[in-house]
Amino acid sequence: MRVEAVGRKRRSGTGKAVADPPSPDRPAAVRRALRSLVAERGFHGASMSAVAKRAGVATGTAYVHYASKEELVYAAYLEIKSELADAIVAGVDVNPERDVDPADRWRQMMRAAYRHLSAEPERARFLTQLEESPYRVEAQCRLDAEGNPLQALAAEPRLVRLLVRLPPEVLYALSFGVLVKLVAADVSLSRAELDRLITATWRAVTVA
Amino acid sequence: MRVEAVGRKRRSGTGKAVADPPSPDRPAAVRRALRSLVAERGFHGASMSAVAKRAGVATGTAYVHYASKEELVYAAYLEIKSELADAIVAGVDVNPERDVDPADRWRQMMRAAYRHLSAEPERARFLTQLEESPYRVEAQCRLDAEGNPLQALAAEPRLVRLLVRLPPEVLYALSFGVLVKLVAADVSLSRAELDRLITATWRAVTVA
DNA sequence: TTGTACTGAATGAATGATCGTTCATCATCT
DNA sequence: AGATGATGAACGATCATTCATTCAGTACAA
Repeated sequence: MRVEAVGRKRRSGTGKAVADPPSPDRPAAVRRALRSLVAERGFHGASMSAVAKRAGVATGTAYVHYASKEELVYAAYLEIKSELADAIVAGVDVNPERDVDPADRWRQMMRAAYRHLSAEPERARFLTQLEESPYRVEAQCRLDAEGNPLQALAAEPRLVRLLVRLPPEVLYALSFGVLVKLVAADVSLSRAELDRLITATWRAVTVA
Repeated sequence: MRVEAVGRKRRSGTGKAVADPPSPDRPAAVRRALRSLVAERGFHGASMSAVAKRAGVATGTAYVHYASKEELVYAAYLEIKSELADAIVAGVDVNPERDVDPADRWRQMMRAAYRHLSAEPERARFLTQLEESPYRVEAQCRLDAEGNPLQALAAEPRLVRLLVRLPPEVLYALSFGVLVKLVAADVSLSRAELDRLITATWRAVTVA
């Protein structure tokens, strides 16, 4: 039986319900729990019961919102990818539009990505684990299905003209892929080292 | 009970046993089976019983040679790493010693690595899965314990002088790491694309 | 306002499958 | 005989998933 009902909804006046903690968004709690457990123990150690426990819900609750563990995994993946894309977009200044040097924009994007990832390395660890697992193919499909936001970013014509003629996934692996991997592996970079790394990726993906 | 005893040893003359297939090296068969199962199904789907079945041995046989699944995993990892290092060493010509341009040597090494990995992509897939999992830390320790063969290769003074001042693991991620990841992801590169990729990594890891 | 029926989120014990591991037993060779 | 490798059924633990049940919240009738 339930022991108590902490922070459940209260009624205020006529109509809408008002939450005590803003809202007990259980699907989000479950996704977060999966994210952190996968990051620290791998898919191996992220059982549904462990996920539920960390999310503070019952085992069955996860299945109310996700049809299976696999569906939950994909949901968490898409969420992390879109958070990353948002962070990168927010990191570049779009005001002068025409005047920004592509190399400078590249630097802004990489810096934003690094800030975002290292602020919560769980994300990088989850990404690397999933993208090197058999989930990869299906995850990539779902990402493309809802319009890969990172790919759109890289399509800017003035940038494209400078890029080495290599498939997009190779260019990704040479730049953002390296960033994600390093954060996941807990390699800490000084400001100067990060700058040298960004320069290195720029030299890698562009022609002289 | 055993149904038959295919290819068991036969006796020849006085002393040594002669195998029918040269030698039923069961530990090696078990390592190979783990390698291929992890590559195609992930650690998830590589249970010890499945590994044993694919290796053509009984479940218990794996435990005769390895104390636990974890030990088997590390053994398979070290084997793959050392095979890779051997392939790279074999790929560079060491005869003129003093006269080879570091950039050329780099190209030879990367090409050898790519040949070796894409000839049997299981290796790349196993490596990426392990190196992004919680096994990573312990695996790295054991690798260093028996003298990381790749690290020795990169220590050549004339090369070191040209490298960007970044930690070794960052330089690895920018070059060989990318190669392994791409082969694991089944990205097929034309001869020209591979050349451009190698050039890209060289530009990334060296100063102008 | 009160009573009642309905809805769907939340629960957690239970299920069958499968996991890593063990071990009594057997086979083969010295 | 003794030693070592190989066997596979069996073990307890844990896995993903299910489902009968509880509970909070809403809508409507009286």
